[in-house]
Amino acid sequence: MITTHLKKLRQRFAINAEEESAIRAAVADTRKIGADKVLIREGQPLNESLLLVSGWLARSKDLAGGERQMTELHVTGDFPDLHGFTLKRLDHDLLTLSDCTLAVVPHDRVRRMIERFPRLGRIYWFMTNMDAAIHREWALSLGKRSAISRMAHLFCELNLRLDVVGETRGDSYDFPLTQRELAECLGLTAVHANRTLQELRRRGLIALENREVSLLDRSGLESVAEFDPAYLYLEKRAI
Amino acid sequence: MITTHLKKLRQRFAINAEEESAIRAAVADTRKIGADKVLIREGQPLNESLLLVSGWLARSKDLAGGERQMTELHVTGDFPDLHGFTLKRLDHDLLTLSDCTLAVVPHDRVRRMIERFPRLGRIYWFMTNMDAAIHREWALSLGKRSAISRMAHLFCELNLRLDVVGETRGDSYDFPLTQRELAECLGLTAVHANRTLQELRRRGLIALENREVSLLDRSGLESVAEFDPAYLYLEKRAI
DNA sequence: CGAAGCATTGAAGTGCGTCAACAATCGTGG
DNA sequence: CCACGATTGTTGACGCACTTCAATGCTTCG
Repeated sequence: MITTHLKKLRQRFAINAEEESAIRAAVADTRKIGADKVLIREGQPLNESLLLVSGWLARSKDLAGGERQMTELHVTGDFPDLHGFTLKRLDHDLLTLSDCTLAVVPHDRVRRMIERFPRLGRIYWFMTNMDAAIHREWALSLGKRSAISRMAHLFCELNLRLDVVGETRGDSYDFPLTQRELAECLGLTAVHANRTLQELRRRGLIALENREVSLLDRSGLESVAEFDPAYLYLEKRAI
Repeated sequence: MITTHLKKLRQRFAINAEEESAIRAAVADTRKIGADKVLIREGQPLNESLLLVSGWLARSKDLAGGERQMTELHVTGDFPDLHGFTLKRLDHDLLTLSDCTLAVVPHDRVRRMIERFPRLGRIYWFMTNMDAAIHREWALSLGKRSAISRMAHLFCELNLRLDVVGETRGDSYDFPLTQRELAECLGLTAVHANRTLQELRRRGLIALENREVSLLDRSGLESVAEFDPAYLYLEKRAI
């Protein structure tokens, strides 16, 4: 059930059998939810965190005018809600972008787990710091990259993150977002996201049809994006 | 020396005498550095973290063209480099924006401190998650707010954060950034940051002279910014 | 006192937004 | 299984917020 999550952890850290079973034991329950729902509302009090077993989520913040900015995307194996363990409420909404399966991890179990295994505490702390690193890269995109470079960068990021958890087929992967949702990730309007996407297609860099992305020219795409995966901290490490 | 840092912690959490002395004992050394230096370079291996005793720092990422995007500002009492404890290297540069005094905290001391006081571990985890919350708010600004709203928002954020550590005088505070650096926080050119600043002045919302900002009409400014301080998690809490 | 950085202003260009219409696809109920 | 409304994707015309380039005065500091 949380095998994919363990794959994500093991990309960076050695996890022994004892630690693995502690992680598995932290899961209390499993829950399914449909696409386009608010999974967690900003400000809502939290005493459990949700691990994404399958599907796509987005962190979303909005302005009074109703416009939304996504600040991060989450895929199978991510623990999007983990920082709720310390924050006790979120500063943003968590939205489902597809049908999702979630593992419920009560906060008291997280706490007991990391008290028994302080190393897992540091590992999960690392994981939330990685989310912050992704936020910073998105801030760079939003502040300084052009629309086309921004979009190219997002597709590169997702390709690598999905590859880690075995959710790619070559340089292709499922991509359930509508163009409007894609636009909300990139700080663009849906109209301009559409034109930008067409420009990426015209240049032969990507294909996107039937909710599937293919990176047709990965190095060309990475070069348009100025993509450097260092911020994803993919290398094996001690902690 | 790290009294201001404790003030920041105590805004959110009760810290007892034993915990306080553990924190104080974690500091190995104190270091001074001048303005406009690279304090920590992206990728550099880290085995200690730096606590900002006084001065201003920025997290900065840059593109090949040499343009920079600041992703967060740090002031007296912040622990900007704490996430290096888990990440072991940064995905961005840390720049000094003024003369700074820093307390050096070796990672092995952090580790021993949180093993003796797991609650402090959770508190510092919380602190790095707060940085992520600030990143998300900046992403919203960069993606969806206009230049004037973005700038107003930044001045509101800093006013509150500085107030927590007693570094404001009423609604005024020292602000050492040049207009170019301010522009780099906001994803603008220096020219447009200048014009935006003048518009804020013209509307009677702020004054900025001699490296000091005054919020002349705080509620007007907050309204231009659509400022909601929830993302700063200022309320007292258990953990 | 001189040089370098910083703030300011003007004029002109452009990337992206806005508005509007229509085509294609999807989901749902009959 | 089709009908039909709603959502999504696409295109065009036009507008504007912000950029770019360039010049000038103002600080700051060695």
